[in-house]
Amino acid sequence: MLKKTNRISLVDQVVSQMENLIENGHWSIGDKVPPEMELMEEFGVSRNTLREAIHALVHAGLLETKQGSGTIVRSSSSLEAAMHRYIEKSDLLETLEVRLALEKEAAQLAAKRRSEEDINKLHASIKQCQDAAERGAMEDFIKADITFHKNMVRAANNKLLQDLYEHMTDPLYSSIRDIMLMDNQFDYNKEIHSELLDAIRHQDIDGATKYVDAYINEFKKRL
Amino acid sequence: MLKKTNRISLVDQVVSQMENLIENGHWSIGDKVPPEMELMEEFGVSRNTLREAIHALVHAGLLETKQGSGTIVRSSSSLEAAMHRYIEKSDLLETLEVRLALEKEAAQLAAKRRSEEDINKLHASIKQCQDAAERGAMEDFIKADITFHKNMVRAANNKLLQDLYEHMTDPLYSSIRDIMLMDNQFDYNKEIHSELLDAIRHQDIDGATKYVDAYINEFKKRL
DNA sequence: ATGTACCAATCATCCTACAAATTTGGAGTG
DNA sequence: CACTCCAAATTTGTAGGATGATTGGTACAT
Repeated sequence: MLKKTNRISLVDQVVSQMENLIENGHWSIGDKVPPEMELMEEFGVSRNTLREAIHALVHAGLLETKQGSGTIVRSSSSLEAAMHRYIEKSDLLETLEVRLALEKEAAQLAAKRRSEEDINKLHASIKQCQDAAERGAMEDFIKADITFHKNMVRAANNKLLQDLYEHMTDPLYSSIRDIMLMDNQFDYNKEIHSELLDAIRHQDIDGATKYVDAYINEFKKRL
Repeated sequence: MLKKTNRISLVDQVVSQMENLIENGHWSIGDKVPPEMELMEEFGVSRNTLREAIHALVHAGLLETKQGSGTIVRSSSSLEAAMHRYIEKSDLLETLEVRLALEKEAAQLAAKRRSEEDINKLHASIKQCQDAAERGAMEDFIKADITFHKNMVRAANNKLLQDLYEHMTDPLYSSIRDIMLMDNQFDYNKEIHSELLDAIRHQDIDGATKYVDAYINEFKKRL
């Protein structure tokens, strides 16, 4: 008899089902989920059981309830929510430090593993940076720049690295923006990383490493 | 109109209070928490409310309930629990890759910021490694080695970096152990990082970087 | 000593009822 | 017709009670 605690509580079963619905996109971010009464019938559980499941997901950061209005999907990953909460309470410099460390590793891995598609995406991001720079559109430039960095991390082909980087970057967006906006001698050209793209394209790991080290040092000076 | 929903639900209030009790160590890991009836009175809420709060923490990984027995404290950080869940599902190599990247950064920061106390702790860990090596006690050696690495990361004086590293290392323990045990030409001396300690002691950042690069490459070869 | 039967404590699930917040639709007014 | 205001319907929040299931221990018979 190897039934090793096969019993999974009803609440956990409902939680798992709802997690799947969210992860698979059947319930998308921002969507309003069906009201408790409907879900009770759909899952075949009582209101208390259902409510405990919903609240577990609320506390995990996946859902958000509003009395009188309904329940909406807020995030699709509990790691994301936990990271956001943690980073809210963390020191900005510490977070940037870790983020830059991840970025450095990503640059090296990207140089090693990038696909043709990665190159295309990186190229497109740089193009957007240049366009914004010519128009002097600072806000657009920052967005395009961040997209470039994210695409580089994607090219590293490591899901954990990518998730950590993105979950760390998103809550920092306004801080990063402020840092770049406050620099009154800001030089667009310095921020356009076409040399880095070349190094990644030619799978020149040393070149990529050197370039990343250089711009990270440049960035740290501004802090 | 900045009325930003000042109302915090009772459940959330109870959750917060219990989180604090856990974080502050009033409820330590492994402890059995009071039964529902007592907590109901203590927090002054109904059974359902209390149960929803407990289940939120169960799902977050901080508590664990056993029907008929009671509820115990399982972990003290929701980031830890979320990371563990994520890493369970992740690829071992990807996780090791990120972990080594964090370690590399930590070595450089440690060389910059280490305190005297850090040096003492690192020294103590190396001593334990040596003792275990002389006795040929492989298991003890691995534990001491991991402690050395953790102490190095602590010396980097960055809480986020430390938390990520430790939450990544703990679930990997058995894998790391297997990798080291499987190496039949295992050389204790190669694994004793006294040169690294010297570099950190003398705040020789380049030296620390080179040493870490070397042993990380060595480690990667074994995979 | 060992195994069985029983009991108490505790969590799991379900139910009903009411409160509070929000949305919606309709009555009333200009 | 357009607008305001209010009441009803909808939806989540909180409370309390009832019953079942699981666990851990105890007492008893063998």
